[in-house]
Amino acid sequence: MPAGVRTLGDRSAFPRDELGDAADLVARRLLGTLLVRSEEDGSDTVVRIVETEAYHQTDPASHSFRGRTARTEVMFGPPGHTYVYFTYGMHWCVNVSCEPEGIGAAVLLRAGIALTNTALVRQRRGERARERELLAGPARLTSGLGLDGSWNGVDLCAPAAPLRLESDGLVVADAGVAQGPRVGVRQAADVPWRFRLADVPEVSRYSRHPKAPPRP
DNA sequence: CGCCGGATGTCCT
DNA sequence: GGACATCCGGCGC
Repeated sequence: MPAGVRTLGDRSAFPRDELGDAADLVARRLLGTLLVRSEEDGSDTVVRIVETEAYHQTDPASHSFRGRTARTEVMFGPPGHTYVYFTYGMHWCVNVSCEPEGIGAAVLLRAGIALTNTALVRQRRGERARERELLAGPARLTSGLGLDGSWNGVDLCAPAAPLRLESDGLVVADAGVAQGPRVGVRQAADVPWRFRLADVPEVSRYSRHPKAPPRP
């Protein structure tokens, strides 16, 4: 198992300027960083991000592709804010806005590993959930952290935010990163904008959209 | 492990 | 009316 991935060092706020770049760069950069939720009892639920996907404004698979709407407003705002959307009638997914203000782009957080409050995460996900799948998938991640639409627009770089990005100094080398096509998208199905930690089993399994065109 | 169908709200054509 | 950045349980191998 990759050293350090399941342990936790001293935490500090994640710098906003590292989120202002192109979405694929930010998606790569967010691997190994921490998503922290302040719980009502004062504790922190800390999750190591192990899988991400980039969505650019000129990307037909992106919600921002058809322009600025009420739903996608946060994607066009300043970097480092949550874009939380509802899908398939029952699931929430959380993104981190990136690229400069005025450009609609974000990184979908697809999977993580809980480093603290694991019992609480398991309780939210259901006791039947398998260990490897606790936060392996974008809707499982929000479910385990108790996130929904009310968390849209949160500034993840504000030190006192109830949901925030942090770093504990873990450095993910390029050799430890696997890159490939995104999961379940019909448009731009072969663009390699999904990033994950290689050799970490707690990620979603790749599935191609059933109606995506055949691979070139 | 893989494939399949159902659940179920919002957005876009 | 159809698609959708999904998950789960059931069934077959």
